[in-house]
Amino acid sequence: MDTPAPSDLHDAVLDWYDDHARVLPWRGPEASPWSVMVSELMLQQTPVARVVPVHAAWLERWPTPADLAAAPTGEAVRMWGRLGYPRRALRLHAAAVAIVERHDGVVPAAYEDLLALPGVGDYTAAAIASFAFGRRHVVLDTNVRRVLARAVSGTELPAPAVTRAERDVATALLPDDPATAATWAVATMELGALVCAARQPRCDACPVAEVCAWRAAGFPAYDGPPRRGQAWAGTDRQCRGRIMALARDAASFGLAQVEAAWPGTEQRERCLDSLVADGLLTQVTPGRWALPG
DNA sequence: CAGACGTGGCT
DNA sequence: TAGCCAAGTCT
Repeated sequence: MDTPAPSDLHDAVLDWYDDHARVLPWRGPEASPWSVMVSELMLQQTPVARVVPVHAAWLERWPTPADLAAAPTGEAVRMWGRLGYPRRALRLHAAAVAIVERHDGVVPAAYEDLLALPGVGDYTAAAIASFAFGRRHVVLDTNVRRVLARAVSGTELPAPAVTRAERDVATALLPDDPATAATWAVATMELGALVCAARQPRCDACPVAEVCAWRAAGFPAYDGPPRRGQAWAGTDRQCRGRIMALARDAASFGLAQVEAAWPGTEQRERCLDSLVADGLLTQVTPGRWALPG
């Protein structure tokens, strides 16, 4: 192993975070675990800037899991707005119901309990346990993966999927003290988001530039397996997005509107069916749909 | 494990 | 401008 001295890396990142952390609504001692949880679901594949206003409105309307659990799923989908991947709104609602049923309405602190909630995978469970409860967990998101790939492994980008070796590196670097580990987790994420960016890394402003393996190796370009982009134009996802926009913007909508929004009959019907099957829409009358009441 | 799943901003 | 990318999860 040719890893940098842990203490140097940790001190540099933690000191940098102390000075450069963004002030966000779900950070700080006043943020409730529910606020943290809501932010984490919203932040899955979605930029911070777009989450901030929706998160504020969401917490204002549903201050506790029980408040959300008591609301119709369609209202959650409408409040989700244009954050994307609206099934996350459904999952957050289902998670709120589960929290009421299984945890007396209190967001659980244990990783295993969190992982059992809808919409909460490995990353999100570790993030909530760490950020909301100060537990010690490896929080491996795309930012942390990129920071470790560069600083420790000397590669520009991590592999398409998390590898065993990658998790081992992250585990070895996790501070022993829970509170410090939790700060280390946010700090490495923040470094990846603000400095060690995917496209244009700001190495001139990086606190770990001196010990960065990627920099030491001369910034070799990514040479791993091809990272496939997601098709968009003409896909069911685009079609579903058009239909969901209709649903959000009115109490209900009819077939004529869907036809205007999407020309292809076969695909239009398939998407309508799948949205209903997903619980994102309900058919109120023949040829008329709405968000689920 | 590969593929589905929204949306919009930036280069 | 056409991609690429953003705090992933589920099947």
